[in-house]
Amino acid sequence: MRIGELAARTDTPRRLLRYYEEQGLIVANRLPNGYRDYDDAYVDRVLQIRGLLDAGLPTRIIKQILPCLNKPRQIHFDDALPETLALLASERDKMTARISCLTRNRDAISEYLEIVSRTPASTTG
Amino acid sequence: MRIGELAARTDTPRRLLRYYEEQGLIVANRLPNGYRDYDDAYVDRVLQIRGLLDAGLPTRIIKQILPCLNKPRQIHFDDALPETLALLASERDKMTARISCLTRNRDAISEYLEIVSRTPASTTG
DNA sequence: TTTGACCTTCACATCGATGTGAGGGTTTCA
DNA sequence: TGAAACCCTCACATCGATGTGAAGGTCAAA
Repeated sequence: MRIGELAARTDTPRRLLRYYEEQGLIVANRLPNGYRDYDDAYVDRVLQIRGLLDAGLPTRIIKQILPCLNKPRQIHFDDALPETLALLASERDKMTARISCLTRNRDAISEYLEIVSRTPASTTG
Repeated sequence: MRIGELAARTDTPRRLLRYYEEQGLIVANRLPNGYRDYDDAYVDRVLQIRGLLDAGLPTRIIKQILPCLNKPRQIHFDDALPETLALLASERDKMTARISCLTRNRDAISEYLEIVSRTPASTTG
């Protein structure tokens, strides 16, 4: 598919798809006329990138962790340099911290909403 | 405590503490000489703000959800406007989405690291 | 009383993610 | 052939979070 379809299917501006490519997060084949050509798998990949960006990870980090995500059973040992492994472990820990922070605060919001919804409405304000 | 101590105890640049105040996330008392004066409770509050920022929430949203986090049992009905409740519910859902995205990817990283760590090192590279 | 370590406000700079549009080529369809 | 809807690169703009420093006030200790 071309960039317009990928943009539509991932609800992502074309501008950002080109930006992600510039940052090395995705690579596009080129049609004879120079247009970008994407495999269906890029839909999930782009959604994953957007999810991670939305969760606070910068493209620089996403680029490092993406290679190990979809092929955990088929390891490229080129990626398994000690520095890379240390970075992965560090990012895993940061993600755990984010998860607990988000969980804690989300649960507090839920509790708040729960209480409010159980409280009878006041007509006087 | 003054801003320097709060900065040290939260590992946060003073600049950012002033920025959070400018954004309405925290409010500082003032000493007679104009210096900011913080209660001990601000340590946790600032850490919470930083955690949420790191998890992708903008200050504008943090400002909206903070009031309901630490007093879920003592509701200010001023805060409980229908629009506010809708925003809270929406943000709660976004946080749930972030949590599942982070969990999924973190677990993939863990699995990758697990496999790598079980693989005997090669001496030839 | 001066030095140093605080604090104040203000303002400009940077950085990453994103918006916007110019200028131009390609393909399709009427 | 020409209009519409794609695509390309390039570049400047914006926005939020953060860095940095100037210019100056306060306070404690030598």
